[in-house]
Amino acid sequence: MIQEAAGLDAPPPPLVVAVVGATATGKSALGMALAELLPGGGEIVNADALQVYRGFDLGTAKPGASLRLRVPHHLIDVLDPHERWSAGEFARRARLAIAAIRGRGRWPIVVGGSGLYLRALLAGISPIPAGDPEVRERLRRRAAEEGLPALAAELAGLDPVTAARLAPGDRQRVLRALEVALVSGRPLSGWIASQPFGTQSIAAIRVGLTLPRSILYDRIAGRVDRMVESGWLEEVRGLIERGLDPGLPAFQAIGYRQMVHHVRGEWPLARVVDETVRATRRFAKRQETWFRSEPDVTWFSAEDLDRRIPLILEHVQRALGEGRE
RNA sequence: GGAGGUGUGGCCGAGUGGACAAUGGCAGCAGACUGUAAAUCUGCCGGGCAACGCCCUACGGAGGUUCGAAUCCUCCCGCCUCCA
Repeated sequence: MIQEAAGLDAPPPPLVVAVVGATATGKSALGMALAELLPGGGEIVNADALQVYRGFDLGTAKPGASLRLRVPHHLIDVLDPHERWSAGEFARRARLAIAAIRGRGRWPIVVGGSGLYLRALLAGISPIPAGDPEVRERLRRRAAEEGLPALAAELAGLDPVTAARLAPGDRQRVLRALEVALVSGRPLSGWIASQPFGTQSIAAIRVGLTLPRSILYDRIAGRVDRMVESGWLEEVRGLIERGLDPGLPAFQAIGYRQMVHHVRGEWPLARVVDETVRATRRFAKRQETWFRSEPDVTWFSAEDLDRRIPLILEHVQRALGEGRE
C-alpha cells in the first residue's frame, strides 16, 4: 500500500505484537502463549477498557494471578473504580509500557478488545486537551432539561463539521464535541484535523482471532455461566458493600450493571445471566465490525486454538524477524 | 356440562371494516465510531422481482357478509379463567 509506494522509506519494523478480536475468542490465551514462546520472551500490555479496574475481576475475565506471575501484565489493575480512563490516557501509558518492555529486550504484546484504544495506541490520537468535569456535568443537565436537539443545534454553531458528521441522537458524542469546543475554545474537528489518526503510528504485527457467530455466542453463554459459578455474584456484592456507587465508570462493564440489579434484589439471577449474555453478544458483534475494517490484521480461526498456536507463532515470528534485520 | 376470555410475523405485544406486510419491544443481521468505547449511535428485518413500483404469501382453520376484513358473522380447533 502507501508504504510500498514510498519505496525510499522501508516499512518500519514491527515493534509490537497486537492481538485483537471479539471477546471470548481466546485473545488472552494467545497473548500468554506468544509471550512465553517468542524468543526473548514477551510481556502483555492490556488494551481492555475495564480490566484496568481493581476489584473487577471475574466479570471482566481478567487474567488470574498465576498467569500474571508467569508473564508480566501491564495496565491491569491500575485504577480504582471511581477513576476515569480513556483512549488517550491508555495510549499514553501503553507507549510508556511498550518502551519499558523493549528496554528489557522483550516483546510487547498488546492484547485487547477495545478497538478505539488499539487505534489510539497504534495510530495515534489527536492531542485534545483534557475535558472539564464541571462543564460535562452542566451539559448533561442541560441535555436533560432542554433536550438533546437544542444542544445539537448549539454544536452546529460551534463546530459545524462535527455536527454534520454525528447522528443527532448520538448523545454521548454530541455532548463530548460540545465539551471540547467549550473548554478548549477550538472545535473538535479542528483538533482532529491538526493530528488525525495515523500520524503517530507504531509498527505492529496484528493478529486477529475469529469464530463463527454461533460458536462465539455459545462460548459467551458458557463463559457467563462459569463466571457465576466461580463467585462473581459475591465479588459484585462485595463491591457494593464497600459502598461503591453503581454509577461509577467501572460499573459500565457488561455484567456488572446487570448484577447490581440482583444484588439489590430486583432481578433473579437467571435474568442477570440472560441479559449479560445478550449484551456480551451485541458487544462481540460490534468488536467484529470494528476489527473487520482495521487494516493489516491477519486473521486466524480461534477454533481449537491450542493446536493453531504454532502456526500463529510462526507467522508472528516471521514478521518480527523481518523487522529485526 | 355452563359462562366468559383468548389465538397476530422467530418471541413478546399493539391494532377492532379501507391510509396494514400490519405501531412498539426483544432476538437476528449490517454499519458508524478521535479521550465514558464492555460506551454511544444508525440502518435492515415475510418472500420474490426487470424493485422509489409491482406480484405472491400472511393475523389459529374453514366458510360467509362487504366494492374492501387481522378487524363483522357462522362453524370448527387450541389455550386460559370462573361456575359445576
